[in-house]
Amino acid sequence: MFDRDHAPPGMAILLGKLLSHSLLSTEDQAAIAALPHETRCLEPNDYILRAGERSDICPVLRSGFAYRQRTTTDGGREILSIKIPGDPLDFQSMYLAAVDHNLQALTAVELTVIRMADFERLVQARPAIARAVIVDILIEASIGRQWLLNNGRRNALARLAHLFCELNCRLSDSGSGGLVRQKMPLTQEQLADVLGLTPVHVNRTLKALERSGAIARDGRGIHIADLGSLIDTADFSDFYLHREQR
Amino acid sequence: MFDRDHAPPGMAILLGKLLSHSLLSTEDQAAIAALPHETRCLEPNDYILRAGERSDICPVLRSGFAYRQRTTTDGGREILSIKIPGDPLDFQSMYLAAVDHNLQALTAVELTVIRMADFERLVQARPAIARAVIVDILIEASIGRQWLLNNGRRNALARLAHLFCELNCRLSDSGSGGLVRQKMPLTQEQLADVLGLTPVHVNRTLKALERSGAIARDGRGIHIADLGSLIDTADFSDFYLHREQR
DNA sequence: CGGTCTCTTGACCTCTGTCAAGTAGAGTGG
DNA sequence: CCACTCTACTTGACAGAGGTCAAGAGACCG
Repeated sequence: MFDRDHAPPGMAILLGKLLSHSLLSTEDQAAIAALPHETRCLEPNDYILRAGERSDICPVLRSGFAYRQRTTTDGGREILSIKIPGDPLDFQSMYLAAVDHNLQALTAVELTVIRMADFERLVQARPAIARAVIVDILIEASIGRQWLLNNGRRNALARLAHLFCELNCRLSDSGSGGLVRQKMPLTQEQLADVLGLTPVHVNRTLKALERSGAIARDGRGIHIADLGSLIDTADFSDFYLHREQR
Repeated sequence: MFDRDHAPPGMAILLGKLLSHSLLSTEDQAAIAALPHETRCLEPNDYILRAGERSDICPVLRSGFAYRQRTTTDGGREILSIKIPGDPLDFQSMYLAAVDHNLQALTAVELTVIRMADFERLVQARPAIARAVIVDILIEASIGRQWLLNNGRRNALARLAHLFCELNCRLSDSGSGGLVRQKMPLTQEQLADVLGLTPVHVNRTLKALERSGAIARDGRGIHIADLGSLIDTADFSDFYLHREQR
């Protein structure tokens, strides 16, 4: 089932992600690799999951970026999580009746989609896989707490720098080279929705970071120019990403 | 093992919390009730868990309030979660090597403390209990996402109102009558640290809420006077608390 | 090459932060 | 019951980070 040649085959990407924080036996790994699944392609801003729905699939991000989002009644939008290639997108629906947020494609994406019932059977039969799922959930929650700290207690410059540092770490760990090579996938409006700012102020702050030499820009592309400087202005530490977890 | 008469005996409080969102068989319930445990009393601001530590206990809040907290290098503090009586305080250490935040008593508290090894044995033997643990983790994460939305996209007045609504819901569900009866347990400084504001501005905003009739104050005590008005100014909906979960 | 979506920029405004001094509860000891 | 003390709460004047509005420029796309 090699649906695209430019993405890892089948379940390899999910396996890689789980192995990055959890130990799985050869049998566990084989069981995951053998899961029936299909590939689905979506356009930017297509919905993967809507708040209030029930879901019976377990989507994994094979390529591209996605985000979780909630809105206020008067139209404010807050991005609650950014998902990068390899990330499982919804273990929650295995345990809760209703989805409590919206999940959308940020860029064009390829999803690997497993039937939740199939995955649930695996989790029930294999404790190590169940454990890996929980670790994944807990790490995402830890990242959420860090965003709460950033948006509550840091100014716009530090928030922006912190987000760049975090994405750089996570992308590096996932083997895609980080933001020194790669360009930031978010538009300024999306950055604003992550950071609780307005697009105008993100624009101003981006210019300040550029002037300081921390980032460089090429047209609409943003990438990291001086990681050390960025880490300093962000007061960044990677402890909350739990990277040392076996 | 009835250590205090003014709190529910033994494990009843944890059991009540888990049953509020999960189904457990009579045997599962008995197994939880039979867990060896002890009671520990702490003073306000005592640490229950420190960032960076490992923990081998599973504390449950029997009475009083507690909070999770992270700080920035330059001294900013953000409260990441508020725990009310009945809440389990740390399932995370069962799955992750290091604690990623500080956990402190907000008021004087009584903790029921279980050895993590004992609890882990239970979770491994009883799938329904394992499931209840995950549901608990997921609901806390959903609350965290709502705080992210509030602090990012609502002004001080709505944030404060929203927090009151949330605590009122959660306290009502836990059977303690909600904030119409009970007084808000947080000081203005602590409210500020939850909401990403300063104590001075919390004070101003509290006065505005009082003028509008939504809350009433008696000395240092705050309680809800007009829940409907509070819900309106907060744009509050309880969907994110997953109360309908069996 | 026209259309559309992002990004830029400037002027102005306001919400929230800062500083600093004073007041009032709540607890403690006499 | 009254000092005394420690917090927590209040209040006002002022400052500044970030929001709002609006117009124009630049990218990317078919």
